[in-house]
Formats: sequence, C-alpha cells, structure tokens
Amino acid sequence: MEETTADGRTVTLKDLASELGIHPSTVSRILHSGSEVARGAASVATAERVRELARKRGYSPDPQAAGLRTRRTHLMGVIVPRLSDLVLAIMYEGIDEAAADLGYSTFVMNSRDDPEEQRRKTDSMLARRVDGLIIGDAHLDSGLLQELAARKVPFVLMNRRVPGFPSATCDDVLGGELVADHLWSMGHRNVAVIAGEPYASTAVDRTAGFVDRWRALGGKIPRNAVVWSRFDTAGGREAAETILAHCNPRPTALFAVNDFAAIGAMGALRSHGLGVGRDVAVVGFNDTSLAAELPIPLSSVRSPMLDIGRTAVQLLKRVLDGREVESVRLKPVLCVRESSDFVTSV
Amino acid sequence: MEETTADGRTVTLKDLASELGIHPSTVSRILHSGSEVARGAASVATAERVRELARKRGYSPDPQAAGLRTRRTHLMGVIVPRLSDLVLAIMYEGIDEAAADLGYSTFVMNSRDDPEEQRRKTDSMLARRVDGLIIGDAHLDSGLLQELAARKVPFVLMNRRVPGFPSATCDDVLGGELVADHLWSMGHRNVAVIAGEPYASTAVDRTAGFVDRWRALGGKIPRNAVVWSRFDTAGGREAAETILAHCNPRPTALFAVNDFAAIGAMGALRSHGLGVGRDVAVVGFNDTSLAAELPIPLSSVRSPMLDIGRTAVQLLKRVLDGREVESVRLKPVLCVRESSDFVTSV
DNA sequence: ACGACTTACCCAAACGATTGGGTAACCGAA
DNA sequence: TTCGGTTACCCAATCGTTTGGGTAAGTCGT
Repeated sequence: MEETTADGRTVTLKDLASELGIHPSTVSRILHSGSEVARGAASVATAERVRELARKRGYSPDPQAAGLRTRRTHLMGVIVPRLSDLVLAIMYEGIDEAAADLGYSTFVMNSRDDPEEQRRKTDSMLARRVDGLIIGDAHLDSGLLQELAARKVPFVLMNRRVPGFPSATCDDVLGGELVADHLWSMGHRNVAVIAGEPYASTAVDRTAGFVDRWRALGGKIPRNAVVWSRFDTAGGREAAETILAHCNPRPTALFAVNDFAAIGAMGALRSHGLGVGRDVAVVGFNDTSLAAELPIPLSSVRSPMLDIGRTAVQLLKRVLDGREVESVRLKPVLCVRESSDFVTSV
Repeated sequence: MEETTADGRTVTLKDLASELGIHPSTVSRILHSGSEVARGAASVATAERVRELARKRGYSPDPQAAGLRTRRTHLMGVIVPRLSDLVLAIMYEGIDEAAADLGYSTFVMNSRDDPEEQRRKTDSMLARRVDGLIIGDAHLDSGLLQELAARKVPFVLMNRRVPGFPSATCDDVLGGELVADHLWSMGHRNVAVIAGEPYASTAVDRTAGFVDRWRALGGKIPRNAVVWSRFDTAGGREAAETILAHCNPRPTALFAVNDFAAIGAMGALRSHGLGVGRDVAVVGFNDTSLAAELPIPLSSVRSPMLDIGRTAVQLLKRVLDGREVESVRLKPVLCVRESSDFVTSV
C-alpha cells in the first residue's frame, strides 16, 4: 500500500506514535517482533490499536533507517556472468523467490566473466552494504574468493564450485558420467567433447565425469577430442568445426557441456551434411526449455536450476546466521531425445 | 576496496575527520561534490589531504545513511515478466549498464505477468524506497499504472507501451509492417499470425502493423488466421497447431511476434511434415541470438534490446530530475534468413 | 582604522528506526 | 507495611550522512 500523510510524506513510526499518543519505541516494539518481544512491551489492547492504525495508514518501515541502526540491509548481492544466459537467469529466479520468502531482496549484476569486472561488481555490491553475496561466476583460478574470505565477507558460490568454499551446484561429475553411460550403451566408441571454458568448474567437472567414466568403460578419448570453447552457440559451432577438421576417424557422438554450445554444434554438423540423430549423436547439458523444442529435440542432462538458486539462498542465510554450511550438489537426470536416440554399431 | 578499521568496522566520515582533526561535515563537503561545493568549503590543501586519506583508508560512503538524510536511494526498480525471457534479460543488461553509468543500482523482480504479482512486486520495490521504477511488464488493461501516477511514483515503461505513459520500446508497428512487406514481396498471399498475448502492446502492435500493412497491400487475412498465444515455445507450437487445423487453404507463411513462439511453430510444422523455408515461411521477432544459429536459420525482426534498456534508464533519469519526457520508439530491422528466403507463386 | 568580504572551517539538527535502560503504578505475598 | 515482581510504558542515544547556519581570522579598500 505504501501510503502518505496529508502533506505527502510517507508514514513513519513517529506519525503512528503521536497519533496514538504513545512513544515511537513502543510502536516499534509492537510492530517489530511477531509477538515475542511485543509481549511485555505493550498491552494487548494497545498492540491491537497500533497494528490497526499501521494497517490503516499503510505504514511500511524504512529499510534505510532500520538498516542504518541494525547494520543489516536484508539485501543479498548476486553476481552472474550474464543474465542473458538462460541457465543463470533461471537460477536467479530461484534466488529471487527464495530470498523473498526469507524477507530478503536481491541485487544482480553481470560480470561478463571478466575478472576485472568481477572485482568492480563485488565492490559495488559491498558499497551498497549487502548482507552477503551469491557468486555465480567463480573462476577456478581467481584469488578474489580468498580475499573476500579474508575480509570476512559472507558469501556462497552457486552454479560453479571452487574447492574450499561453500557452494550450491549441480553434480556435474555425475552429469558427465550419465552421458558417458548413455552414449556407450548406444554403441558409440568414438566420441568428442565440447568442453566449455576451463576456468569454470561446470565445464571441468562435466568433462572430467564424462572422460573418466568413458575410460572406466574401456573407451578411448584422444587428446584432441576434447575441445575447450565458449559456452554460447557460436562457441559450440567453432568447437564442432575443430572436431570435424581434426578428429580422424570422425566421432559418432558429441557431448557439449552446455545446450547452447550443443545447438551450435548441431548447426555445424548440418552444414557438413551430417544428420544429427542419424549420423552423429549430440547431447547437451542443462535441459533448457529449448532443448525439447528444437526441430531435432536435443538430448540433455537436466540440472535443477531453480533448486540450485533456492539452495544458494538457503546456504547464504545459514552463513549470515553464523551457522556451519556444507556444499550441496544436486542430482541431475539425463533426458534422452531424438538427437542421440539411435543405436550405432562399432 | 571497502576497507575496515582496526576493530573491523567499516570506515566512516567521522573516522576520517577525527584522524585529520577536522569536522565530519567538512569532510563530507569535500568528498561530496566534485569541486563545486568543495570550493569554499575547505582549502585546496585540506581537500587534498582528505581525498588522499579517503583513498588510503578505502572509504566508501554508506548509502543507507546518505539515503536516510537525502531521501533518495539511487536505486531504480525494474519489473519484468520473467528474466528467463531472453528478450527481457538483454534489456536488463542495457539497464544495468546505463544505470551504473549514472551512479544508480538496480533491483529486478519477476512478475510472471500476473497482475497480483505485479502489485506485490511494485509495493515491495516502493517499500525498498527505490527512486523510480522501470516497468517492463505493463498490461494494456491494468489500472496499476494510473494508481502509480496518482501516487506520484516516478516510473517509465519499457518493452511494452501503454498510451499516456512514457515508454522506451521498439517500433513494433513498423516491425510488423516490415514483415508484411517482406512476405508479400516473396509472393505469399496466404498467411497467418501467431499473435502473442493480447494484453501486451508488443503483441498487439506487431500484429496490427502486419495486418494493416497486409491489407493495405491488397491482401486478405481471415479472422481465424490471427491466433493469440503465449510467448514461449510451447505457446507457439500450440498456435501453429491451431492454424494448421483450422486455416484452409493452409498458409504458406507464418509470422510469430516472438522468436520463441516461432521456434515452437517450426517444431509443429516439422511434425506435420512441412519443410520450414521450403513449404512454409516462418518469421520471428527480436532476432535473439538463437535465430541465426538454428538448424534452419530463422528470419526475424531485430529489435534494439540493449538500447531499449539503456533508453529506459535515461528516460527515468529525466523523470527523476523533474524534466519532461517523451516516449521513444526505436527502429527495428528485418533480418531475412533461410526460414523465409524463398519465392512462392500464387 | 574601520567595515565589508572572503576563506576555511565548526556546530548541531535532522533523517527514521532500534534498543538498553529506566520508572511509575499496581498486585500479591510475607 | 514493605518488598519483589509484573505490566506497560517512556527516554535518549545511536547508526553515518547531509546541510543550513554560524564565526573567527585574515584581506582589502578607503
């Protein structure tokens, strides 16, 4: 409601207090705590009058003033590589929802995966006095996290993990293993991986899970069959071109650690006259809403993106409450579709 | 940098002042205004000493305290249907960037296009004391905007417009016209429109632009060839199914007011054994990064999403400065690709 | 030598909420 | 009667900045 007084100002505690002829602190105590502190602070009758008036005048506390006094803003800062990455956008929706449930609001900023920008945005968040940070763009090789920890900034990681820090992620290793099992069982023996950016644990873990399981099954993966790439469509296309140019014999299956890269790869295959889901199998990761809707539906590892976001919020809340936290790895599920649903013979 | 004092608190104006043996207000005046107010407030030498110490101690002003005093938060609230809609995510990137340039931070919230939720999020933003709102989910039939205007809340619209309020949008009517011209010139005479949600000006304007121009060219569009739908892939698929089921003769071209709906439509066509870009032309809208990368590249109207976001910020800034604002409609460009790049005969 | 300016500061009151520490009034028990 | 304990409040300081209004000291003009 957020009403204003006759003269246009927003309603304050003092307004309520003077209208009822009681002291602002009493009003604060009544409105502040559900009932615990209120009990003992005022009579039931007064409490009711206060609450009634607050509702009537549409009082809403000023978070600036409260924050100034209490030194907490009830704000969580979220840093992601880019919100136009569907995966991060969905995680953010989970965050937004879970944070609202806990009475927190969230700030998001894009770092474009640029270390310089990560620093700037982090500082910008801290200048805004966020209570804590959810970092969705952690690089495995960056010192930023150590610094933050040294400065005792409360934070948790999301999406990507870094050993030694609490994080909410998908079990990416397992995801890679699921794909290895699937492709192996469909008869593929000659595969390649579009591996993503080597600074991101998502890329590294998915690739490692796949490669290690593949070898455990008795398969071989030559060094040049693992191609690091950007996470977007163009990156996937380029990686696929590289694979087609250098791998001999040509792989019968591609695992891209990201749906967008997979879509790019499908485009490249098609340009080379290869039938996706017939000549070459393609499997992506994340099962974004597009995967199932593509002209040739894309097999993909479904990661619980909303839950990852929600979990990150819960972890950060625990950190803010000074409790112990442990990293959470949520289980993915493989969704097999037309793009890899054919048996090939050795 | 955001440093802390020996005892772990963050550095305040008072800390700087007492270390230099001057009054906090003097420090404030020096740090506050670039040079205008500083001139006359302190000697050049003192000013330099203050700035030097501020840098050394990593002083950053507390926005809570400043906001409490000045009654402005330097916060812009942004409300979008959903950030997982790539179009809105990109506009938000434009906002984020432009707002940062002006010294503002932004809050985003998802309303899921639900009127109830729009109210809740708006209130939540105002409770946070944002200086103004950028509304990206305006419904043509909602009273919310009138209420906000009556309450003198500073706001501008983005993405969707509503007559009577300032907005930053794509010239959607023009976009629709471009598609009509294109399809007509390729020889199509029998077309259908996947029109989107009727409460969104984007959908209405694009459809109107297309239909009006089509008729102006001498074409006909039966009533059942315009199908309202959701904006996502599934919505596009359903709408295409409806069109295929009810339109006789079958259209040779489909215009979807949104790339995702277009992708869904391509899926539906394919399931019916129709070749996109051979039997049926498909044109989408927004030219999201996917359009060009699809197995069959999708023709699409490119809308300047980043600029729309940036413009919205500039408009809101003008409103906050108490200046006059006029709505801005940015020009789109048609990108023709394989999905509609064939000539058909009548 | 006197007033008028200017320079370079200081003072104190806000902004709105929170919170540790009162205290007056009343009740019941010893 | 006195004391302890409640109940139902009030008081005042505090968070970190900002800002309107001082004022003492120095400069300049006459």
